[in-house]
Amino acid sequence: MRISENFIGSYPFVRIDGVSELDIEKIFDCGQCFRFERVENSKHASEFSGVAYGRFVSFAQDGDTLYIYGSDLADFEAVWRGYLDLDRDYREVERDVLAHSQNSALIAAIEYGRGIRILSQEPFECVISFIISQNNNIPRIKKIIEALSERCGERIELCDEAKKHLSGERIPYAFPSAEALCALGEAGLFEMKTGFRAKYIYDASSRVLSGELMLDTVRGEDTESAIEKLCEVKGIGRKVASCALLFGFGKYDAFPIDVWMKRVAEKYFGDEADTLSSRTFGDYAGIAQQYLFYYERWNAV
DNA sequence: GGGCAGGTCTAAG
DNA sequence: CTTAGACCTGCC
Repeated sequence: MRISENFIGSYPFVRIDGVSELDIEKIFDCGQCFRFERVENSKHASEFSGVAYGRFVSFAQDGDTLYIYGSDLADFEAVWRGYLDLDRDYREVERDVLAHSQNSALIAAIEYGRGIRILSQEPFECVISFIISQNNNIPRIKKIIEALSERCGERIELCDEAKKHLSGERIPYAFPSAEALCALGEAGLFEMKTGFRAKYIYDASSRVLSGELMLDTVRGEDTESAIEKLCEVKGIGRKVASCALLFGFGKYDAFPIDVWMKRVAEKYFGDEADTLSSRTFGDYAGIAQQYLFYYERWNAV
């Protein structure tokens, strides 16, 4: 990777040449993250912009060159390098997973999904987002998260150059803090069309706010006890906990089992989904899950 | 219009 | 301990 910092006027962007196993279409299309949208009229082959870590950012890609608009070098090192998991060798991840299972569907899924990376998202946002995801579809999940952010997240000011990378006209807002979501109250959250999840979001937010649930402590625990800790929250079960841990806490062995994974288990492994896990796929079981999910969801009939 | 969407809770057996 | 139903809402 060759990294350089550039400016359009005072608007910064970072250019990275020689990225491998990185495809932003797959990364933002595989259902791990809900706050990025394709930028139409981009001058690049593909471009996605959105909000993470309180910043508005746009990722664009032409072949093995990646552009990060709205980021200077310091921001890249502090946030985006980790966010995109750039220091992990995904060829090595593939080898590790395949060392545990040579299942033919897994091999096909890895081939099909190559370029997917697990984004390192903000823990609290992840917890709330995947609570919202339950018994729900992606367009509405996105809509609810956007509405919550607009309602009580911090507004992000954009210069004219940054506005060129917006996907719509909407002004971006940071994801709300636990305090802000709590302040809405259960009734306020319900008004935001969260439905029966309102009480779950409220419970999670108030536990975080009160310190009863300390997310940075959860990060330090092993995956199984972290799952148990998160499951104390009303409305968080193993699936939501595993997603949050995989996408927000760097727990790559967390293996979310959803309806798709149940189908995968039956179709290709002739097995029950809950026997598929880190024992089957190793320390990167969660990434294997993501390949399989993406494969089944978008490719398989 | 009922069914469905990357689940979880609750109440019954 | 296991398992149906119910659950908000929006889009087909």
